[in-house]
Amino acid sequence: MSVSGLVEIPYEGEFSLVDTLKSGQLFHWESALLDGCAGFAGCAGGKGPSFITQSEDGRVYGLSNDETLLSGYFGLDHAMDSIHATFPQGDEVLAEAIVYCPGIRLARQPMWECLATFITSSLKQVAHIRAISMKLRRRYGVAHELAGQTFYSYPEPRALASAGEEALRECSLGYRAKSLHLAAQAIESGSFDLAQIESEEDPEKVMAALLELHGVGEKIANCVLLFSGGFHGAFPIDVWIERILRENYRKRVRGQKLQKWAVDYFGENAGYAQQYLFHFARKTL
DNA sequence: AGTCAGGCAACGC
DNA sequence: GCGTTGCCTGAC
Repeated sequence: MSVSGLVEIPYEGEFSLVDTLKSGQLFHWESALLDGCAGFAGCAGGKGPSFITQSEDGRVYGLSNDETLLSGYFGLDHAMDSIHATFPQGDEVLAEAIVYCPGIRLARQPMWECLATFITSSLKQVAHIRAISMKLRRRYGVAHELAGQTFYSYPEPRALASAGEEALRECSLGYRAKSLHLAAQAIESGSFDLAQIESEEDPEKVMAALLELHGVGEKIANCVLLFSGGFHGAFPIDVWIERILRENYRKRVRGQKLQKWAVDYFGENAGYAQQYLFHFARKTL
């Protein structure tokens, strides 16, 4: 890499930047050109934009005003070998799913933008979740320049709380506007202590707190635990996961029973298994 | 035109 | 506790 400012980010095991960006965890990274080098750029939390790229030989290079941000954000610090070692042995479905997309990583995002984005995700397809995220960022976030392009941070709770539900509806949110606005208000008013929950180490306490929010159920709460809290044992069950558990694992139960079975069966890194299976399901079912 | 999509809350039993 | 139903919107 000859581009000035880019720093190589080391990692072990498989990693695919493109697959991870397409994996339905992150919705706002955009193609970008930095000194002629093609990659992706986006803002994480209230920070200015970062740039990341992966070369043909797999090496990852990043540019960020926060040195350690990208490694943690894209899960490049995960020890994949030991994670895979915790999976159920002899599970051929999971093994095939891993071969299908071995480079997916669990990202770790700031909690507010993760929570807010998944509140807006209900009954939506990836492309639309992305469109909503971009509209909200453009309208209520903070603009930053990088390589002649403008990137927007995710709006702070205060910005969405003061915008009001009706204004949020204009961002194609539909009935989700109410939930997003209420969540922003709860954080802004202090009735939902985001900082305290972000530092909470007991996933069950985080789950209980999240479920208090209007518009947040089991699925969205588990997404926040997994994609932001760093709780890799969380196992969000959406229609695709339910489908593959039903068709490939012959599970006929649903809801809490299915949830409990999956967490017990896939183990402490059930969330990683979920990511592999999710992509496999979307391709094959 | 009707259906459906990466859920949730409210309601009925 | 279970299973239904309505909900905004855009894509097909």
